[in-house]
Amino acid sequence: MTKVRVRFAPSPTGPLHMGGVRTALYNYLFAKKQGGDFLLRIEDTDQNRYVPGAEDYIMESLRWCGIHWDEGPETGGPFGPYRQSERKDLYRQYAMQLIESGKAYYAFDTPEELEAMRQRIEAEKSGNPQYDSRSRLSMKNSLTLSEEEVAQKIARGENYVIRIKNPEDEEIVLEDLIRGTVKVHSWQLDDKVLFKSDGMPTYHLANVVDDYLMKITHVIRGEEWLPSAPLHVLLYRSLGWEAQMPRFAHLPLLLKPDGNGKLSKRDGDRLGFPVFPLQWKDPKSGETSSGYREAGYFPEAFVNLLALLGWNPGTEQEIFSLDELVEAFSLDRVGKSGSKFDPEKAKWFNHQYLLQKPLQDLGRELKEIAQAKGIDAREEQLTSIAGLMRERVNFTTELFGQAGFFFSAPKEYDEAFAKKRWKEDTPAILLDLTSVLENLQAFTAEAIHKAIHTFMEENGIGAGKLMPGLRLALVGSGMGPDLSEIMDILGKQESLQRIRRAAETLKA
RNA sequence: GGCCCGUUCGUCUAGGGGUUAGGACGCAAGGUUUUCAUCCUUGUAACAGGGGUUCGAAUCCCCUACGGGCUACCA
Repeated sequence: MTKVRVRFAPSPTGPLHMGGVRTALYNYLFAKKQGGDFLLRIEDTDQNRYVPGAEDYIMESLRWCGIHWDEGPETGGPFGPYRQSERKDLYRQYAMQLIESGKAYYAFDTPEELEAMRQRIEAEKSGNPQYDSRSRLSMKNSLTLSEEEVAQKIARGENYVIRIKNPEDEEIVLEDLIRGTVKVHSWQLDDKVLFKSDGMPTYHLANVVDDYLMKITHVIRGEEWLPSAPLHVLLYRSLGWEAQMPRFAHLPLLLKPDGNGKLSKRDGDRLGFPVFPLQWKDPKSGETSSGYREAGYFPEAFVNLLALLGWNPGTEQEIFSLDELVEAFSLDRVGKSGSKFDPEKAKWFNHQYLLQKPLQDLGRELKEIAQAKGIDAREEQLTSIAGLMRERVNFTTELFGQAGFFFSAPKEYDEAFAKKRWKEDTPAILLDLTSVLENLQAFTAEAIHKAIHTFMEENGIGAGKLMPGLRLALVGSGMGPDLSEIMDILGKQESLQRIRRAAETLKA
């Protein structure tokens, strides 16, 4: 049995979309589950669309997700280079091989002539408006021109492309691991350009050549490639590599949360969620797109939610570490239909991870955020705050946002809440309480809790009469965690100060 | 337009001839709580439509509808 080898082959034309990350993830999971290799290959055959920084962005994104490749650019490997622009010279010989075996041909048509051909067919309704086994007979190519003319044109340096010569009447059948048998008639197929006039191959040629040379066993890619899969089958056949042809698996698409269609950057902007793993600043427009990392997502949560979009384990487990995903993953549990992305559930996933995280990690993270904000706080204290607050929020960043009262005393008091709960006698009661608290030796949550309840009992005061006012004094609003816990973290001095200040300044 | 792919609660999905069609997110109600949130309990809600095949169809087949993808010297 040959070793499984799969690849993720993005084009560096911009930031990696979360759908792309999912494709990479499924490739990775499949490879690791099978004990195989996962490689990264950069498909940069289109010089016009190259975007500086995109390649680094792709690699950083995958690293952030914990998706590590066994071979790739910079990493290297026995089948390198892993950047198609650096493999440029390889492709020409295969294109020539196809010409020589009569499986491909030269074409000299200008863009205008191509356009004219499409319009003509459209008008005549004589077939598909494409360069195919029928229309190629009326175009300028090595099928219609004499050998001398062709040689002459090439010698003169005229622009030409190399096109595949599709069979006229043949049914191409392929077995997709996700979709089953897919059949297409060759007369529906376009004689796709394999080799461009700029000396670069197109995706179709480069992808087949590289997958063959790199001994790829499974091609797992997005559904948008399904229509050209028969062409690729034909290419393997034409190159004499059919026996080594990889198995195909075409993944369903990630759809926008509302309405229909592919998830796009626009949807993220419109609905307020990131579409990219990492923040991206477009080098041309300077426009910034938000990323999951910057939005406060844990990479584990991001990977987890992505994995469950289109795949499920067949059990009721929803929370998976990357290792668990590897263990559980299989292509036959990948669905056939597109998945709408649900930003709400995405948050829920992060919440689950926030709950699981060791408190020390959260404390450390909070310390960083605090420092960036210029707030001075001990990490130990921040760790306690994290423990107290995390179940109420979805993100570490939010956690900090809702804990502001720990760092500065209330500047104002929630009016509506005060109106309802701050009574004539509240200040007096609170001041009485301060003397009890003042005498506490150990100012711990437990001791405070006890003291408050003893105080209430002894004075015949109900919790509803004391607590809301106390909360208002300490927090400034009617929200937040347990008051004893808050005071514990605040410390005796600060707690008492806040209570006294409220008692003095707040009128019923 | 042509070709290809798809269709189970609002969303992610399980189930693939006989199920009260299951779970999760969301939403709603109730409970707990000094408050908000969490949490717990309960509820809400789906087999696109029509024909077959079959004793029996969400499940198999066909058609229709709808949705999506592709249709470049882009990937």
